[in-house]
Amino acid sequence: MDRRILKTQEALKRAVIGLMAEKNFDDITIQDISDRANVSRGTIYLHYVDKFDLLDKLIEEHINELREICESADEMDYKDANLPWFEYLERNYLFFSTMLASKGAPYFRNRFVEFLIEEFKDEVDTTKGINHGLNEDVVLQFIVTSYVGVVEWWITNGMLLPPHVMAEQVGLLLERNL
Amino acid sequence: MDRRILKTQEALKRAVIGLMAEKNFDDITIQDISDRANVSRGTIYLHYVDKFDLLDKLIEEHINELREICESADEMDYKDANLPWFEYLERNYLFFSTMLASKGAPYFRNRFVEFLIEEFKDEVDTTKGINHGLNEDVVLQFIVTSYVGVVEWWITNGMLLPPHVMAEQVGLLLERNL
DNA sequence: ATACATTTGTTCATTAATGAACAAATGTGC
DNA sequence: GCACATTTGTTCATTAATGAACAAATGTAT
Repeated sequence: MDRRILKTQEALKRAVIGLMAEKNFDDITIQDISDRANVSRGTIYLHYVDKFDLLDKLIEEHINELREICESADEMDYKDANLPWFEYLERNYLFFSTMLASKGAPYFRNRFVEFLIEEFKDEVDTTKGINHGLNEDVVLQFIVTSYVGVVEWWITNGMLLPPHVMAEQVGLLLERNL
Repeated sequence: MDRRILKTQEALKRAVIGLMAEKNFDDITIQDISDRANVSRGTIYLHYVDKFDLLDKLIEEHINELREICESADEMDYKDANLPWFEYLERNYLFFSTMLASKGAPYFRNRFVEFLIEEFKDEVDTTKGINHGLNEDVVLQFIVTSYVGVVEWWITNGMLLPPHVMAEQVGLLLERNL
C-alpha cells in the first residue's frame, strides 16, 4: 500500500481520537479533523464518505485486531489467552480510553459488546459443566457485561494494574464461569 | 507553502534528530533517514542535496529562530531578554540535547559559537565601562564560551532549573561582564 | 420565517510523493 | 589487490494530496 495513504489515514485517525477526547463526536466537523490532522479537507473524502464512516473504520480496525488476537490465542487457557488482549489494550490506550470515556462511548461500547458476544458464544456450554441447565443468553450476557465492565474500569482508571495481572485475574474469573 | 512539503521536511528533520541520538552522523545513511521518517528515499533528494545539506538546513533553521528572538528582545535588560531564549531551548530540547551531546556535537556546537559571537559582538565595549582597556576578542570569547558552556550544562543535565531561573542567573552574569 | 454564516460534498487542474530501476561510487571482507 | 554488497544520486511514469471554487445543505440568531 502506498505509504501516503497510510500516513494520511493515520493522521486522520489520530485526529479523531484526539478530538473525541475533547468534545462530543456530533460537535466534531470535518473541518476540525482536517485542521487537527493537517490533511486537506478534500482529501478526507478520498478515503471516507463522512465522519461516521471514518469512525466506523477506526473502530472496525481495532475490532479486527482483537479478533485476530482471539483466534491466535485459541486453545490456550483463559489466563494466557488474556495476556495479548490486555497488552493490546495498553498499547492503544489512547483509542480505548477516549472511546470508553463519556463522549464517544455509545459508538464503540456497543460494537465492543457485540463483538464479545460473538467471541464468547461458542465458549458457553449449557448442556454440561458449570453452566448446565442455565439459559445460554443469560450466561453470555453475564460474561460479556462483566468483561466489558472490568476493561472499562481498568482503562478509565489509568490502567493501574499491569496487563499480566489483569490477564491472570480475569482469566481466573472466566475459568470459574465457563 | 504546500503542507505536503512541510510534513515531509518535518518528518525528515525529526528522523535525523532521532538517529543522531542513536549513532554518529557519519554512520547515518540516507536509507536510515528514509526508513525512520517513512519518506521515500527519492523524495529526500527533492528537498536536500545530501544528508549534510539536511543537517545544515536543520541547524540553520534553529539559528534563525534564535536570531529572531535576539532581535525582538533587543533593548531589554539581559535578564528579560534571556527568558525567550531559554524557553525556546526548552521547547526544542530534543534538538538541542542531541546536538549538544557527544555524537553530533561538532556540527551544531561550532555553528552555535559562531552565531553567539556574531550576536555579542556589538555588546562588547572596550572603550569604556567594565571592559575598558581589555582586548575585545578575549572578552568576546570569554562571554561566548561561558554562555555555551552553561547552556550545554543545562540541556545535557536534564534542564533541572526552570527557564526563568536560568534567564535570571545568566542575565546577572551577563550584566556583570558587559 | 428570514437573513446569514457555517459546514458539507464534489470538481478539477496543479503539485508533491512514490517506488522501481539503473549506473556509479563507496565501503567491507578476504 | 579483487570480488561483493551497500549506498548513492538520478530518471520517470504513476498515484495521491492539495486548495480553490462552487452549489447545496445545515445550523443559528433575531
